[in-house]
Amino acid sequence: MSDTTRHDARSADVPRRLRVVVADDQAAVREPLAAVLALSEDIDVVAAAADGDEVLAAAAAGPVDVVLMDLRMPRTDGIEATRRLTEEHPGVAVVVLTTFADDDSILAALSAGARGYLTKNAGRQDIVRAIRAAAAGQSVLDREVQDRLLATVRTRTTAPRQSLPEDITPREREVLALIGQGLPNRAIAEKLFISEATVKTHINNLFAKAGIRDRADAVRRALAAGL
Amino acid sequence: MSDTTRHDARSADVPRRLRVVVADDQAAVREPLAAVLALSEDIDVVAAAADGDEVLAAAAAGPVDVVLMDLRMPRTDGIEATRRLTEEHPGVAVVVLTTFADDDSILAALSAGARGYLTKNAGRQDIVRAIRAAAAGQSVLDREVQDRLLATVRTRTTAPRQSLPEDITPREREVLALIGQGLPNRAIAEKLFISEATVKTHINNLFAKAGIRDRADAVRRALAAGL
DNA sequence: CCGTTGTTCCACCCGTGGGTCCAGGTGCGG
DNA sequence: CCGCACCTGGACCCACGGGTGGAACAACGG
Repeated sequence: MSDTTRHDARSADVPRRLRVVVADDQAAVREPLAAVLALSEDIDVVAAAADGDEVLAAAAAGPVDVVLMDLRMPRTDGIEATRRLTEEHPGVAVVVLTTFADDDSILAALSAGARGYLTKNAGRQDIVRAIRAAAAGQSVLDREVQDRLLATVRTRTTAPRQSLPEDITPREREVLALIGQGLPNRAIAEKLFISEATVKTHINNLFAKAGIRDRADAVRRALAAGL
Repeated sequence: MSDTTRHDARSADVPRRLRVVVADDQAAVREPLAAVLALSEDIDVVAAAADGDEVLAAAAAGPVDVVLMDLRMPRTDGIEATRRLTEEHPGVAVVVLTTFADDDSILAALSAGARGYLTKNAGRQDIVRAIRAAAAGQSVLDREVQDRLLATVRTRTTAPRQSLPEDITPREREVLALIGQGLPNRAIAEKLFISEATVKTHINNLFAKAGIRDRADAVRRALAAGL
């Protein structure tokens, strides 16, 4: 890994200045922010936008590397603006800077294509670093943002894939899978080319082994087991 | 990237040098990496580790700000080392640097407490930036890593949240939630302090509106709707 | 003021589900 | 060869689920 090689096509090897657009509806936030960013010698604040439409206009007008995007903005909000930006101008990296760090906002912004998510207690260095990272194809998240993002993943991903005892026969597992798809016994019987009586037998054995009470309970277990 | 323009923090607020540990089992990777990092004047490579145990030993020996961690290492691997590090030394930030960017590795590393995840085609500037971000409490992910992380979130979180028509009354939704928990009608009736007949009515209306056939089908829909 | 919507309840019917008991056929390993 | 596990099937019973129709009451809004 040499420090000269870069898989990222558009980035320059010369210290090119990053063209940044600052988007926030409050001038009291937008102006000082733009001024502070301009202090960094590798950052050019090429535009300041008060809503999503102005961001899109700025991106259409001239080349932009990074957009520092607020979420709460009139007309077109930050989420929608990010979505359109990443569609129409894939080269533009969006870094979200907002006071809201709830799960929905984070997921929506990142799903829309944002390459960074900072809360407004981030310092100047944090913001500058995120801008540079975004321009280089990386993604910077605030600590709490990453924690939240990860929490939502873990509750949905690591939890399942368990349950179900070991002494369940392949056929029983097969039947359970079909129950999990909501099929009645007759349909299961037809699908497995066996009689409905046999299906019942499998189900009864299955219920006894796995401690399943209902058919409804079976559906839950089947889904939890990933069938 | 040019190494003459080191455009960063050291001027203003943080004159302290970051104490970094480089962990990789291959000396051919570890040594050059440490040497390259030491070129940054705000980085002190205080130790080089060949496995997880050496990382833990280094952290116990003296103050460490950031660990640049490989995942594949003998004895104690990077995941386990990260887990123990963040438990025993919460002040230490771990940045993973590995060739593997599969979902399992990413999730395992981040769940273990890693504050960054880079693949080995990251350049020197990318790594340095990630180290600084991690030390500042931020988290840096490679683009592909963020995409993968987000993909696993979306398939598990945003996808469900759908289905269910709009004309469903609150009471019916409540009943559906209890069906989703596998409760029989009698139990639902007792839980809602209504008669079993009323539960049936709600269920019938519900089924008609939402196009649900079975009780089993209802369980699936309830789970899919996140009830 | 009256229609609509939501919630509550009843009665009736019958199909499916769930439990039980039993039993024949097959393939495997002691 | 004989058990054993598994898949297969049939018979019976009855409780629960699901469908239909009807009805009463409160709250809300045109």
